[in-house]
Amino acid sequence: MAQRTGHRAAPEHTHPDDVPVLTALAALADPVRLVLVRELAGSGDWTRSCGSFDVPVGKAALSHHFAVLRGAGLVEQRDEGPRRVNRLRRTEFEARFPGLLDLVLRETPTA
Amino acid sequence: MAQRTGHRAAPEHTHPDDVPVLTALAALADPVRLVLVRELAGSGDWTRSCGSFDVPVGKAALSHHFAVLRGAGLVEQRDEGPRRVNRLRRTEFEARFPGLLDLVLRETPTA
DNA sequence: ACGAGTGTTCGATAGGAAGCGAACACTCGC
DNA sequence: GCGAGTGTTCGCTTCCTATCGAACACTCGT
Repeated sequence: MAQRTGHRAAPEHTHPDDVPVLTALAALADPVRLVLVRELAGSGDWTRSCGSFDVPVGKAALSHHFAVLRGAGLVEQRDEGPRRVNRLRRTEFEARFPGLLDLVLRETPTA
Repeated sequence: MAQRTGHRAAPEHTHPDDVPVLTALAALADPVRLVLVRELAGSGDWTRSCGSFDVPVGKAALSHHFAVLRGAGLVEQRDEGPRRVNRLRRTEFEARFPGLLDLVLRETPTA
């Protein structure tokens, strides 16, 4: 067989083009997910595993949040060995919702 | 006395500049409020009273939604006789959250 | 000053979303 | 093939929000 790293249940992805505005807004309207998106934006693609984020929630909740982000077309995931690495779908999301991502990233978390 | 139309409890307004992103997103992440904002955008300033919107909710809920929109700096209200008329704070909100309003208005409700 | 019209507030209910802990699934190094 | 590391799923609790009906407040015409 080919070099398939992980024949685990592939994560379901939704392309930004198929995402209603309401879904996108709802996905971003959460403090934890906001942190995820921001940290993700500050890191290179596929460099961050799900567990590597500094958020005050357990694994279960974290997993759920990533599912929401996937469903909103904000994040793409790929299995790499035992861990699941992430990528922010910057350009695709920007094409679908111009300015929205910038808006969220332009904010200081301290505010 | 001056021509004061209404000495009712003046509605509390929040300027968009004082609104956190999260609040703005949360305010827009609701189907009913989305309709309100869109209909409001399609009408002239101060031409629509609260009760004049085609949404499937009662007066109580409606009142609450407008309170949320005010709190997010999206809507300005003024008492005009017995009714409370509204205005979408287009430019102010646009200045604070560039592109966000356009994003919401550019959508077909049918989608 | 009464009554119709319009909004807000109160109290209560129902639904959804976020959170946790525990159990399970998969990958990899030893 | 065991065990540590990593994520997902499940069941349950908790909290927040949307909603309603009813009561109240204000304005205006008659």
